[in-house]
Amino acid sequence: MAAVWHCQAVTSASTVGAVRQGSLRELNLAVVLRRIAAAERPPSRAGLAAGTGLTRATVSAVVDDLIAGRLVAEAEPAPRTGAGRPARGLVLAADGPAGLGLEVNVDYLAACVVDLTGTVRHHLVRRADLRPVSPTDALTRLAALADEARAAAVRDGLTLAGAVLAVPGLVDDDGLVRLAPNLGWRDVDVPALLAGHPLAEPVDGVPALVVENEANLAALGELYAGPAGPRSFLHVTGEIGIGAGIVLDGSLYRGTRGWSGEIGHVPVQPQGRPCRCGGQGCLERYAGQEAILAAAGLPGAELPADTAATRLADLAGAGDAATLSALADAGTALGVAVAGVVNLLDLDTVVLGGGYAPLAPWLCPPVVAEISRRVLTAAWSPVTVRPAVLGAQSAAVGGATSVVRRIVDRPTGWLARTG
Amino acid sequence: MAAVWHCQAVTSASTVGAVRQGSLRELNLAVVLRRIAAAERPPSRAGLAAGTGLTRATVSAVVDDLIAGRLVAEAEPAPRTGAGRPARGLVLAADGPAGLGLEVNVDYLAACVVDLTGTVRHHLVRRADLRPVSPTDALTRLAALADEARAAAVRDGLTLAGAVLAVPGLVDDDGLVRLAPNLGWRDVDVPALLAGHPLAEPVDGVPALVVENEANLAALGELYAGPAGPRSFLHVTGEIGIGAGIVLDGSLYRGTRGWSGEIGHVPVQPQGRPCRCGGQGCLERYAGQEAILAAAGLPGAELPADTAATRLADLAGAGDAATLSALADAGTALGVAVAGVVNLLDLDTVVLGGGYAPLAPWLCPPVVAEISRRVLTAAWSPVTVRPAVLGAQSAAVGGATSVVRRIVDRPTGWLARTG
DNA sequence: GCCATTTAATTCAACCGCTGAACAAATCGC
DNA sequence: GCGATTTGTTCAGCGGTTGAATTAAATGGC
Repeated sequence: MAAVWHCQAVTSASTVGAVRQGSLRELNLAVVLRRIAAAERPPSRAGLAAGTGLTRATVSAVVDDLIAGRLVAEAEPAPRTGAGRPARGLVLAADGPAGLGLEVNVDYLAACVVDLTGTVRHHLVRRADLRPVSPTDALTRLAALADEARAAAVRDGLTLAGAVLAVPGLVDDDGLVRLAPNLGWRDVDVPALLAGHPLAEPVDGVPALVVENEANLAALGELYAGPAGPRSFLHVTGEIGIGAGIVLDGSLYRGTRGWSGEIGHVPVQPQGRPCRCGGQGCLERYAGQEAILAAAGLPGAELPADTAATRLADLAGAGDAATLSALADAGTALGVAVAGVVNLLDLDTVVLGGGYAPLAPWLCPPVVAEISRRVLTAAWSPVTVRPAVLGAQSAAVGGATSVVRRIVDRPTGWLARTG
Repeated sequence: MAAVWHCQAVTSASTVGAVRQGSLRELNLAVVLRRIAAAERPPSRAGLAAGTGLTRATVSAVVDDLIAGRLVAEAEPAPRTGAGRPARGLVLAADGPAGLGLEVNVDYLAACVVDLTGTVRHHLVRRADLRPVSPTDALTRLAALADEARAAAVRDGLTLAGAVLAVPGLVDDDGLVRLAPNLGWRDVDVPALLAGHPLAEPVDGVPALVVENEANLAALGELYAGPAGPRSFLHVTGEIGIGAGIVLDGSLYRGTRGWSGEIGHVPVQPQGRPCRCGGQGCLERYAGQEAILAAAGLPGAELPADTAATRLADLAGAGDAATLSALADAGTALGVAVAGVVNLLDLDTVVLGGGYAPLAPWLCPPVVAEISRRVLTAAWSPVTVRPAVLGAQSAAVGGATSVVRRIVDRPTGWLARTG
């Protein structure tokens, strides 16, 4: 009764398209590149051959293609192993393609550049309250910031291979922001408003800019920052609203329309406080930033999100009773909602991100308590609740990283471009 | 800003293993076979070539292999199209491999045989209250039923390619039933108890029997019974407990340990009725069979699940006030829980299965009402709530079908066996 | 210091499976 | 019956992997 078979036995396999002659090389380029990206230390061609099951001859040929395409480079400090000819270590190229991550949020604009190795090469942030600013003006400012980031990347010899814009709201497949409540946006057509800017011009038929929900990208950032391999977790970001990014078996689950992760309106008190969504007792009314601040006796409805979180963390650290009680209540409400998700999706990890990250020392215990109480399977395998490793603006980093991860997953597009 | 890129842009690609020389043929066998399986009417070799992008020559060679392996047959009534040489239609072979689906439930044992085309060729059901029966005895009776089904399959010229056992409980990867509360099972090692029976003997290193949760298999059955192509839905089965199977992008999501779908203990009333799980106000206490029966003023705690459901449907159809009120309340509770799931996963369909299916006329309206009230995105794209198309014992059918679907998805294993 | 040993990477003929075009087969319309 | 049309097969050609032989570059024992 092998477990090996089980995990794939019952699930329907993914639909792979037709495999033509050239697909062979295409697939092996991806296999080898992914392996180089996932390796702990720079692997040798021989090691890759042993690991993938391909011949050393094939690996050599594939690696030659990758080096010619500036995706891979040979590491100088060759790893010594003992006798024999020393291996030449292979690493992802740090001077090849890079991803541009952008973010529009309530109180800041951000742009960052991430190279193929996942290193954040540049990170620009402009603080400003964008609620009173029109979408057009906000995007104009964002475009200027993007130009700055692009210039910095070019100075480093990097080539931008794509851009992703993080928005705190519901985004359509064509880049239309349906609704971003905390930003005051409704039906904002980002590509149209950016018309004329290089960001909006497709390259080789591929859109240069992808617009995506902030919580999804933050979860992706967390996925990439963690260890390689398939993992499943829920990434909860607490700002003014509460969003969740869902990673299942190592890939982001976006939902049928990309609108997954709306956890803020899970009812935690069906007969409870009315919510602006029309429902009652929604999580947001108990664990949202405003609710926590109010319960802690702080005014700060106008506080920037991260300021509010640090303020609360300071107070809690100092032992302020009202704050501690507010955080305990918020944690319990969050725990009720998260326990439902864990029961439903059988996750082994919950990550607290965004404004929750600095508050994790006080939020984790009640969340864990609710999970232990409500999750039947927690008795057999514990659920880890931990703060996010990425700090603020993790969505921009996640978006930028997704661009380069896409190249690692399907290098052919990039290789075709540079001939 | 093409939508095409978007849907895969941000998600991490699936990990494909190394692609060796022979993998090309292996992959194309799967591509062509899947295409034949998914086609509305028997496709021709030329049509397959046009659809897959492969050459007619390649398709011919691949189809020859498939016919030699008894997976595909030529359909007699050649589909006429007009001028030109008539095409020879290709269909899945009805006399090749078949899957055996088994089910142990509270009040029946079931076994069914499904051939490659998805047709249920045999379906045996033994009604009996299995709660007082020991796991050993239950599995012995099941083995006898399986032998009967196998004999019937052999008489039809079918070859059983695998078996799946559906159990209403939590199953480990190695076939250990951790907990099946309504059956009274705890830590039942199914493979060990079946030792000696052909079911427990691995063939070619692949386990002959896979044990899986009933709700997951019912959802798979619903997936296979519906139209082809990736779909995402939640399949809720209401029996004594409430389980859910989650299908995302056309494949079953099993969770990190295969324990996904525990929706029965989502809190719908946090300060509400205590539950045997230790929590409070769980869905099961409001929309479970016992709760509905009690609210309708019926005694029948000992009623078999399907009997109870039909009884309730009869009463509701006759206009019994208590029953209508009980169903409305249960529907509302179910709607609260389901709305949370739809918000979280952005699903476009919810299927009511098991005991809920006959009650759908009365349950759907309150469920839809709660979804409209609580799902923000429902304004842009409606959520369909509908009863399951498969009737009772859908888990056994789903399990049996998963065996043959696996062959369609990866035909190489089967082809290697028959030389 | 020299040489056997060991491991890494490359080269090259052989081979597998897809490609594209030419060809044979079978039916319809006139 | 004959051309038009579409299906299916055959076959030389080719891209890409395979496996063995070869070269490259280090370590370690004497």
